[in-house]
This record gives sequence, structure tokens and C-alpha cells, in this order.
Amino acid sequence: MLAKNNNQVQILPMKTAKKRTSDKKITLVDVADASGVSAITVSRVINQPEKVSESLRIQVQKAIDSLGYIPNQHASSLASSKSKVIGVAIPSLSNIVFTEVLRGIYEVMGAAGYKVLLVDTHYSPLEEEKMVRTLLSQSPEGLIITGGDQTKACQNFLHKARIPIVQIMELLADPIDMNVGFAHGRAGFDVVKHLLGQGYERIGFIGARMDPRVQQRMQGYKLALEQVGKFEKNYIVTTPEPSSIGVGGDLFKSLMASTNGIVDAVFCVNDDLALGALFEAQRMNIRVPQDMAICGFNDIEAAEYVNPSLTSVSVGRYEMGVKASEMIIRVLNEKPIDSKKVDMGYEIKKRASTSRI
Amino acid sequence: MLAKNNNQVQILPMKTAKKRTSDKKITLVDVADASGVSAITVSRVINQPEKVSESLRIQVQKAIDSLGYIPNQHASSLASSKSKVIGVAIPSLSNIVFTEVLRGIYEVMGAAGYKVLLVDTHYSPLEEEKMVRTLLSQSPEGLIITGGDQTKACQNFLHKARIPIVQIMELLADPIDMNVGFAHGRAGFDVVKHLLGQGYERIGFIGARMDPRVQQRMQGYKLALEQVGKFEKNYIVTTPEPSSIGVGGDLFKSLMASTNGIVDAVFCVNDDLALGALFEAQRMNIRVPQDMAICGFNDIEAAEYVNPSLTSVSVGRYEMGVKASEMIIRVLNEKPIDSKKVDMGYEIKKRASTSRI
DNA sequence: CCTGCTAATGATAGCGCAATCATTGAGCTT
DNA sequence: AAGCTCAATGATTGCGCTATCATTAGCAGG
Repeated sequence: MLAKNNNQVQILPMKTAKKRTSDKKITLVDVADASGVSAITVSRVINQPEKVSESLRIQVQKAIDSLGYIPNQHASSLASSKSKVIGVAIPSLSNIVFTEVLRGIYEVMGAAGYKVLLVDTHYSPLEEEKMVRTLLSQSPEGLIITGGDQTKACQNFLHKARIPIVQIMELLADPIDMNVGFAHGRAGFDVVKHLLGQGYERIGFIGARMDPRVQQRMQGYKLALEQVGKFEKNYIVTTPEPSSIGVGGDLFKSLMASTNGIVDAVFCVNDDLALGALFEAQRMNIRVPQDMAICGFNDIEAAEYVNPSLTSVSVGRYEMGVKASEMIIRVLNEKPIDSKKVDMGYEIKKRASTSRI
Repeated sequence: MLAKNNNQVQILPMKTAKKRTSDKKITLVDVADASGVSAITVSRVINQPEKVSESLRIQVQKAIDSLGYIPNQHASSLASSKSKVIGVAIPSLSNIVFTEVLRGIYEVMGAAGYKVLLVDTHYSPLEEEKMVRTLLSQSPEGLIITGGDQTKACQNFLHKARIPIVQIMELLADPIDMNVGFAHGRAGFDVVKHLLGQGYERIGFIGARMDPRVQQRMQGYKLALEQVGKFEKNYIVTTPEPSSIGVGGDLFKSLMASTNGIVDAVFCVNDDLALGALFEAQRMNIRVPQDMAICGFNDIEAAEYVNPSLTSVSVGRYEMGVKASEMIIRVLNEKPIDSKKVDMGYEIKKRASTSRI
């Protein structure tokens, strides 16, 4: 029982208290005392065990275990200015797209001994700014953030941070530091080309949330149709709501209604919407793919197994998380990286839902 | 530019360096100097602004903004032993069940000014032990962990931690501190009762991963069938693999094969498996629900929209995250909680896939 | 006018750890 | 045997912040 650190006279409780475990927090010094070495040696046993002789190391380790010592990371970070924390900002926790990226990040960062501090920006740049401040206050050693839609103030913070930063998900013209993503616009373009190639003529678009990446996909869609003179403004149905299967069904119904069912294909901006459209089409007795093609985006597992199987755009989400993490770790270890900008590409998985031929 | 803190004679660089922004890390003291007050006053402006006169507060805030000062949380935590961090351990990032719980946690914790440090235990108690150490090294103010399957050593750490801890997902006989969950065994039991009530006779079971909660569901299934003398060991097909739609289809095929197609209902331990079974049944031209009932678990969104719609067990995942978080925050604020143990309940959503009548 | 009080601000001393430099004692070289 | 290197260990100091107590000024009440 330690005396409180003021200059009053202390009446210390009976010595019996001395042996009590588990009350006070155990510190490095406690372990040092218990094992008869100096504090710094205990520190070495934990952080650079190769610098301590084996006998001492074992002796100290024994004390650590028996006392149940757990290092205080705040003290360690403060003293060493190394936090072993990587900050990650994603726009949504409920979107499988981001959770799979996260999996990749956790896999690599965990293995490299980094903790991940994760924040949710709710697709809002303002929220993101607040969250980035939070992240920075933890002195992270690196940062992974989504997209390039930061506020001015946020960009300022990020530039000043002087740590490796990767912006993920989309390809950016002017990244803050590093960038891993793929070309959403081109993917949307290619989807339409595929549908046209299958003989579909009047191709609708269903979108929700309409974040920057979704917008890019829509631009690609529009461009491809304009090139062949088949773009019709009223074939586009969108909502700011978050995506879901239910919303997909609703949007599909509303597309059918507003176009008098003339549309013969739909590009849904993600697979949830596409599944909703597909299930709704089934309920409306519209035959897919004979009367209606449906194409999704992201290639979630259900796309492959649903009947008919769903054409979708496959992107390496997990791999994107892995890549971004590896780049950060390489920079932290002062190893060279191939490029500051990585295009992960995508692949259109052509399945039954768009194959009229 | 500060002189390095050793006792060598220093040759300070020319004064021009003084005005340079953005190089050194900005600290409290820099802000204090810039605004002509003491460090502690700056600290108050940040943490207890009501204790500082308005004029000073504005003056200091201006300095904070113009310098782009971001407090160092490690120093703050070390000095105050308050980290504003909540540790969360879940078994999997790719399972929607946990990400929805997480959403609830983030919602509440974010609003209350807590950061969430999230770790993934990969369904392994040993990994969990390591991860809990990691969490504790951040001196979290509270902990949310999954289930009750901790190692002895881990339980020890947790007991010593003296912070509010909630074990979520399942109801525990002997929780470490607080507990929020629902009765998986009873849910499994009720599912079977429902299927029996619909006139199904030979009820199979499909399970993957087989974590403790899945085991409990299986026990409930078994009990219900034993009570009516209809339990058949070989109607159970499981795999230690993680759940997925693909695995669900495979297990369904193998159940059909090993029972010569005599089974007329399947309780799938989650909705991914159930969707896999449903899609596979469709491909095998087995009519659902006429020839085969399929029941899932968790009630993910697809269950409601797939054709035929899928009977499933709905559980308040988001709400569970919210509840657990609220309990921790109440304890941290020294407010009373209704009970240390909360049963969130569940509801069987009876849909077309099990309705022969 | 003095006492007593409160509100506003400051000085000081750590929080628990690791960077830095110092010390010791082998083991080697020549 | 002197001089050297190097490995192993320790003493000291400060990372950036806040808890604690001290100080000051302003003001009410008698």
C-alpha cells in the first residue's frame, strides 16, 4: 500500500497489507522489485528480450506472470512516442463491403502487432473530420481512411500528421499520401457494355445512398449509354436512403411503374439492391433473365448461389484491406513501396441473371 | 525549436526557425504560451470549459484552432487514468451478427464520448486471452466481450481489472460482471416445436462453426425431438468450418444423401446456412415448404425477401449492443442498473418456408 | 474594516514507461 | 599485461498531461 504523494504525515496501515495482491495496479517497478532487477531491465524483457540474458529474462518473466502484470500502453506510448495504433475510418459498420476490408486490415495489422482503432463516419465528411481528430489524438502510427471526400480542415490535419495514410476504396486524382482502390466509373461503364452485349436495350439504374463511389458508377453507366444513344434520364431511380434488399425491391417497383415496364435490364449499384430487385421481379412474375436482366455490384456470396445466379462486379475487398495495411507497415519499417497508388481492379462475374443468350 | 534535453552545449539554429509552423508537435504548453495563460488553464478549456472565464476561454480556443492543436490522449490518460476507451472483443468481423451488435455499441459509445477498441478473437479462447491482454493494456474504462468461454487466465485478468464488463450474446450462469444475451437453447427448442406444429416429422439439423451458442441451439433441438421420441442422430449434419451460403448448400446435399431424402424439415443454425439449403433445394427440385421446411436463425434481411420467405429466429442484435453499452455507461457514471443480467429474448418469425398448412 | 467565502487562475508534482548515457565485467587482441 | 571491444545492466530524465493544492481578487455580511 503506497503512501499518497502529498506531504502530510501518513499513518500507514499495518504491514499485513503488504502481501495483498490485486489491489493496486501493478507497474513495471513492482515487477522490477519482485524480481530484483531494475525497471529498465523489465522493460527490455518485454520489448527487446534479446538484449537480456536468458537467466534474467526467465526470472523476470516469472515475476510478470505471477503478478499478472500488464504494461500500461499510455505510459509506453508517451515515453516512446510509438503507439502501435493504426486508425481506420470507414463510412458504415453495417455494410459488408467495409467489414471485409476491415477483416483484411485486422489480419495484417494484428499479425504485425498493431492495434486498430476503428471509427464510423456515417458517410459524412463533417463526422469524418471529428473522427479523424479523435484518431489523431491517439497518436496513431498510420491511418486508413475511406475515399477522398474530406473537409478542408480534415485534409489539413492529415497533412500535418506526418504519418503514412492510405485512402482506400476509390482511385483518387490527388491523394493525401497513398491510395488503394479501383475505378468505379469504369466498372459501371463495363457493366453496361456487358448488358448491351447480351442484347438488352433499355437499361435502367437503381441506386441508393449515392455516396461518391456510387455516383462514379452511375457516371460510367450514363457514359456508356450515351455513347450508343440509349441513355434515358427516367431510367434512373435513386434514393438517399441506405441500401437494403427492401429498398432494392421498392426501387425496382418504382422503376417498373415509372417506365411502364419497358426497361429490360437494371444495373443495381450493389448486390443488396440487386437481390431486392430480383426477388421483387420474381414476385411480379417477370422472368429473369428472359424478360429482365439484373446486375449487381460487389459480388457478395449470395450472388453466386441465388436462383438465377446474379451477375455482379467482384472486387477484392479483403485484399484491399490487406494491401493498404501492408503499404503502411512497409513505410513504417522504412521499406520501399512499389507505388503510392494501387489499382486493385475488378471483374464482372457474368452469371445467369444477365445471360439471355 | 527546443534544445535537446541533455547537458551538452547546444548550438541553437538561427531564430528564423522559431516561427515555423507544423514541424514540431504542438503541445499544451505551446498553446499556453501562444495565448499567454498557464498550461493548466488550457487543459481546463478543453476538459472543463465551465471553469474558465469566457474571455480567457475564447482567447485560448483561438490559439488552439490557429495552431491546430490536438491533445495527446496518451499523456492525458496517463495523468488522469481515464482513457475514454471501451474494449470490445468479438469472435468474427465477417459475421453480420456481430457487426450489428457493434453498430449498437458504436452508436451509444460514440455519443457518450468513448472510443471503441475492437479486437477479433477468431472464435478462439486462446486468441481471446491474448486480445484481452491487449485491450487491458490500453486501460479501457469498460469491456464488452462475447460469451463465457474464456480461459482461466483470461478470467483472472478480467476479475482483476476492476472495470465494468459485459458479456454479450448468450445468457451465462456465472457472469464475470454483467451479462446481456438470450437463451439459445430455448430458441432451438422452440424452433423444433414450431416445425412439429406445422406437421413436419423428420427434422434435420445443419450446423457450422459449432461455437458454444450454436451448440446450445443444437441441444435445444435435440431435447425437443427427444421429448416426442423423434430424435435421430443421423439427422444432424455439422462442420467446424465457418458458416456460409455455400456450406449451407453442401451440408443440405449431404443431409439429403445420408438420409436418403427422408428428412422433411431442416433447422439451420443460421440464415446463411438456411439460404444455402434453400437455394440448393430449389436446384434439386425439392419444393419448399411442401416437401421440405427450412428454418434459419438470426433473421437477416434476406430472410424476409427471399422466395419463399424464410422462417427465422429474430434477435435484437443492435439492441443488444446498445443495452450492453448503456449498462457500462451507467456504471461508469455511478448510476444504478436494473439488473446485472438482461435477457433480450427472441422471436420466431414464421414465414412461408415452414408453413405447409 | 475585517472575516469568510467563492470563482478564477497558477505552481508543482507526478502518472508509468523508455531513450539516453553510464557503468561493469568479460573476453579478445597484440 | 595493457588496451580494446562488446554484451549486459542500471541511473537518470522527461514524454505531455492533469490532480492537487495554493494563491489571488472580488464581494457579501456584520
